[in-house]
Amino acid sequence: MQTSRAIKKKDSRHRILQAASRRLRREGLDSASIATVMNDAGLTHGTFNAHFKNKDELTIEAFKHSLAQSQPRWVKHEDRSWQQRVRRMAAAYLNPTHRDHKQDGCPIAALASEVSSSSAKGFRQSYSDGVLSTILDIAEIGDRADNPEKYDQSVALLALWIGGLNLSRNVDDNIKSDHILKVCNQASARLIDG
Amino acid sequence: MQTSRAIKKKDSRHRILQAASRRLRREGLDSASIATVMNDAGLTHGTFNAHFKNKDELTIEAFKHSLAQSQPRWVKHEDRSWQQRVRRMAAAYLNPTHRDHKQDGCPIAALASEVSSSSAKGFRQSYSDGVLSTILDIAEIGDRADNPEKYDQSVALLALWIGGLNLSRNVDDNIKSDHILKVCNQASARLIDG
DNA sequence: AGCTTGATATGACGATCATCATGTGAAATG
DNA sequence: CATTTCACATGATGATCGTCATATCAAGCT
Repeated sequence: MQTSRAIKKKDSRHRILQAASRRLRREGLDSASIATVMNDAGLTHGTFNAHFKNKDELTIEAFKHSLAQSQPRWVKHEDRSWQQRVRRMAAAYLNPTHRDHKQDGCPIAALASEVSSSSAKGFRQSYSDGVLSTILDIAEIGDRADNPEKYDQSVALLALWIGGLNLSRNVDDNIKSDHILKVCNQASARLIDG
Repeated sequence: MQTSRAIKKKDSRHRILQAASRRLRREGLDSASIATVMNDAGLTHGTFNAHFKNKDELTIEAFKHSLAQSQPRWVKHEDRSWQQRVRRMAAAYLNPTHRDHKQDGCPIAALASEVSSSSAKGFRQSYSDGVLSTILDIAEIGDRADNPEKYDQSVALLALWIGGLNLSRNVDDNIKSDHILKVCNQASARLIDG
C-alpha cells in the first residue's frame, strides 16, 4: 500500500530530481549546491540524505531523469521516411528555442565537455550509455549491426548537432548565432541525403 | 631595460599561464584551484595576486593562451587546395591522440558546454571571439563576406569536429570511440566535397 | 655599504559546501 | 488515545577555496 507518507516522499524525490536536472544542465556538474537544489524543490538542505546517498548519486539520477524527459521530445515521432524524420529532428534540435533553454534541453549537449572531468563516480558510464542509446534511437535500430550505414549517419548527425548547438550557445551575436544553427541544419540535410 | 627581476616575473607569469591553461582544459572552468595551479607552476598560492587581479582574469588569460598555443598546430599549414587542407585538419582534429590529451588540445572543444554557465566575467566574450576567429582561420578568409560559402562550410565543419571530439571523449568503449572519430572524418569529407 | 624595490612566501580570514547528528511534529498503528 | 514511525528541519563540523595583510630576502640603486 502507498501510505500518504510514502507518496509525499516520492513526490519530494521527484521535485528534487526535477530541480537538480535543471540546475545540472544550466550550471554544470558541480556548480549547483545541494542547498540550492533543495531550496528549488521547496525543502531544506539537511533532508537531502534522506533521499539520496550523496551528491554523486543525485548527479547521476538527475542526468538519467533529464535524458528520459528530454529525449522523447525530439526523438519519438512518426514520419513518412527516415530521411524526413531525421530532418525534422535536426530542425527541432538546432533551434533558437532549444539554444536559449539549456536547462530544459538535451543533457548530452549541455554536459558534452564536462563529462571527462567529472568527479562523480559512475557518471561517465551513465553518460556513455545515454550517448549510445541516443544514437540507436536516432537510427531507429536496436544495434549497429541492424543497419551500419544508418548507425554511422546517426553518429555524424549527433556530433554535428551537439557541436552546432554548443557553438551557437557561446557566440555573442544573435545574428551569427542564428546563422550557425541554420548552416548546421543545411549540413545535416547534406549528410542525410548523402 | 629588462632587469633580472622583471625577467623572473615574466617567466613566472608564463609558467602560471601554462599550468592554468592545462588545468582549465582538463578540469574545467572552476574546478582547478589557485593553489593547485600555483603549485604546478612551482610557486605558492599567496603570490597569485602579484600576477593576476583575480581568478576570473586568470581564466580568461589562460584561455587565450591555450587558444594561441593550440590553434597553429592544426590550422596553419600549406596545402595544395583548400579541400585538401581542411581534410588534413579534420584528420588532425578527430584523432585518438587529440581525444586522449584534452589538456593539450583545442580549448574550444574542451570548454564547449561550460562557457554559458561560466561565472568568470568576460569569459564568454573571449570564447566567442575565439570561435569566430577560428571559423575564419579554417576558411582562410578575413571576413564572411570574402567567401560566404567557405565560411558556412567552415562553421559546419567546426561544429562537427567539436561535437565528434567530445562524443568520442565520453564514450566508454575504445572501439566505439575510435569509430566515432572515423565516422566524423568521413562526414567531414562529404561536407567538404559537397 | 646602506637603502629601496619588488618577487615570492607565510599565514589568516570569511565564505561556501557536503555531510551528519539530533530535534520536531504529524501521520500511521494498535 | 497512547505509542511508534518517518519525512523534514535545525544546526554543527570539517574541508576547501579566493583573497589579502604581512614577512622575507635578494636584486638594483645611490
